[in-house]
Amino acid sequence: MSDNQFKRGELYSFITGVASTAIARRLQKNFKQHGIDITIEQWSVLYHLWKQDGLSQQELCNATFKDKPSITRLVDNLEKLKLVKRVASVEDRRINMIYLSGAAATLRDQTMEMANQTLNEALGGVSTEEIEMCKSVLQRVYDNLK
Amino acid sequence: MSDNQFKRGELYSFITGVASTAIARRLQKNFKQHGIDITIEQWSVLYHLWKQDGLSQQELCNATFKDKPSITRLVDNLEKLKLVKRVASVEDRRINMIYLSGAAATLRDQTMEMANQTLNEALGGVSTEEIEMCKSVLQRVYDNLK
DNA sequence: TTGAATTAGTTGCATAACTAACTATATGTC
DNA sequence: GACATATAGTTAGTTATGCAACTAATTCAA
Repeated sequence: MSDNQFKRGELYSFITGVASTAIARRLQKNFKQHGIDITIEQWSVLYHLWKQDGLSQQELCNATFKDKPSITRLVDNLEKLKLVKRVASVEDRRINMIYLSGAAATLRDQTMEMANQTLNEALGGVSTEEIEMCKSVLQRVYDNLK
Repeated sequence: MSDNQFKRGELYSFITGVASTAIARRLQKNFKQHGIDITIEQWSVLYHLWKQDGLSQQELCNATFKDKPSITRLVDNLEKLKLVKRVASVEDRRINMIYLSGAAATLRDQTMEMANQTLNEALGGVSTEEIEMCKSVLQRVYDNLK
C-alpha cells in the first residue's frame, strides 16, 4: 500500500468531525456553566422550532439532518423536560406537530447568545470569505454523498 | 433577538458535523457491503495502529481526539473481535500497549482502499486548494477551542 | 371499495459519546 | 520511607446514533 493512502487518510481527522466535535463540546460546556441542562442535540431541535414553531417530526428530521428514530427520542426527552409538546395533526393523524412550551421560549435568547459567543470563539482568525468557502465545500461534500 | 443570530446559527448545520456524518455513514455502508463488520470508530483506532503499532491507550486518545473511556471500550470491542491485544508495559505497569493481530493486518489494504474511494466520492468537484483551505480553517477552529 | 403501496412515527438492539467517580501504579517531596 | 500528587486505565449512568422491524394512518389503483 502506498504512503499516499495514509496522507489522504489524514483528511478524515479534520473533515470527519474533529472541529465540529470541539464546537459542540464547548457549547455544551457553556450551557452547563450557565445552569442550562439541555444537550446540544436537544438544543438543535429547539433551534429549528424557534425559527418556526409547530413543525412535524419529519420536518425536524429534514431540518436537523437526523433520522426518524433520533428525532423520536429527542422529542421524547424534550417532552420530559416540558420544553415541547406533541400534538396530533387534525388533517393527518399520522403526523405529530411539535410545539414549544413557555419554558422553551425563555431559553431562546440566552442560549442563542451563548451559541453566537461560541461561534465567535471558534471562528477567531477566520475571515468571512473563508467561512463561506468552507460552507460551500462542506455543502458539496454533503451533496456528493446524499 | 436579531435575525442575525439565526443567520450565524445556520453555520452549525455545516460546521457541526453534517458533512462528516455523511462521510462516516457512507464509509460504514461500504464496509458493510464488503462484509467487513467493524464500525468506523473501530476503524479509526486501527488506522492509527497501522501507522504505528504498539501505541498506548493514551496515545490512541491523542491520535483519535477521543477521551479515555471511549478508547477503553473501543479497545474492548476490538479485542473481542480479535483484532488487537492489550499488553501491559514492562516499564510502567499502568500502561497498556495495543498491538494489532494478524487478522487486523489483512483488513488494512482492503479498508484503506474503501476509505480512499469514499473520500474520492465525497470530494468530487472539490479542488486541492479548496481542500487545503478547508483543512486550514478547520484546524484553526479546533485550535481556537482547544 | 377493497387491497397494495406509501408515509409518519415508534421500538429494540448494538455501538459510541460525555461526565464523574473509581482503582492501581508511579513520582516527587519532606 | 511515607504521604501527597499525578497519571493510565476502568466502570457506571445518561444521552445519542444507526439499522431493521414494526404499527397506524393515508393514498392510490384495479
